[in-house]
Amino acid sequence: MSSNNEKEKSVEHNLPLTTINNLLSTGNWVYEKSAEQLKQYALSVEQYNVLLLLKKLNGEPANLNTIQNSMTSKMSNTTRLVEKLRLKGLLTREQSIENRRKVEIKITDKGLLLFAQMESAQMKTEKEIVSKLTKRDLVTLNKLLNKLRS
Amino acid sequence: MSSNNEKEKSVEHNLPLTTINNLLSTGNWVYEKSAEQLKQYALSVEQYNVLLLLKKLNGEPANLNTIQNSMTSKMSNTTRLVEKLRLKGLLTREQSIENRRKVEIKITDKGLLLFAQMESAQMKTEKEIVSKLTKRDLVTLNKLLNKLRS
DNA sequence: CCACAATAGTTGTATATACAATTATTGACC
DNA sequence: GGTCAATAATTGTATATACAACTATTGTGG
Repeated sequence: MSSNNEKEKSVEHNLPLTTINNLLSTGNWVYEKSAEQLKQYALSVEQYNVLLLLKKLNGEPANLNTIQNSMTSKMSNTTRLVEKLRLKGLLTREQSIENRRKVEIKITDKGLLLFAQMESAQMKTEKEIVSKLTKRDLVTLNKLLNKLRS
Repeated sequence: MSSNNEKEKSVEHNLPLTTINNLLSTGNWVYEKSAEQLKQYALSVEQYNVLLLLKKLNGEPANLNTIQNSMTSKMSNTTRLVEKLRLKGLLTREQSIENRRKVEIKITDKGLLLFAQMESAQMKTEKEIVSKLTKRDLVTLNKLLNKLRS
């Protein structure tokens, strides 16, 4: 009949809040693990994701809008993000001929080379991050996360 | 068997990476929902969490270190976070008498009042965020998230 | 064809954050 | 007791981000 026990119990029983906090800190935890791994290549998580998208396009150019839609950050920041990658020589940015409001962004050979160098370490880190869960767990987790946001 | 392979290939089937991206975007999604709700009270998610911790302490003071440990942000930012809340009159900050390196941070009546005003809207938002999941889903989700970071 | 709305992206500004260096105080130990 | 390490918090700086205002270009209805 201790008030301490009651307090702890009532806190633990707020399932929505517990889940929200858990999602926030897990997201943060994953972000930090990823950021840590990318640090040695002087890339932020956001920069990495832009490059990954461009690489997936296989030489086809993307415009800013496409990049922005594949990310969480705002358009204004995507402009600056891309500019930073351009200064590093990892991508090119040209005004589109058909529609001069658009820009065409392509990954460079240097960008592709960087990816090739990162690949194995990157995959190792990805596996490590989820290493505590079984394949079955991962499938369940993804289902639940998708259901949450559906 | 071969058709299964084709199916797996057509969808992105890198389970670790898929899960990582899913965790990142879900964390972001939850953060934005929370931020949106708190905006009307001119509080950031981080500021809200500081106040919540202080309220839980029930008048007992916390020092910066305690607050920092309960959060993801760095010490240097916690200093400025607390200062902003102090300027709003939501908490007080005094040098500790026993150990003058420490500061004692307490929620004010104004802070408690704000919490009282926010409470029902806050709980409603929390429930809404997880509304797509059943109680059973939530329990499973929390277990998996805890296991991931264990 | 002209006015004006829509699209695509950029820039300004205030705020937020990370990281490192710094201040102030206390603890420890020879 | 004096030196030095450890603790607690703050400040400086560079970078990141959100939000709003802005430029440039293209599309469209009268």
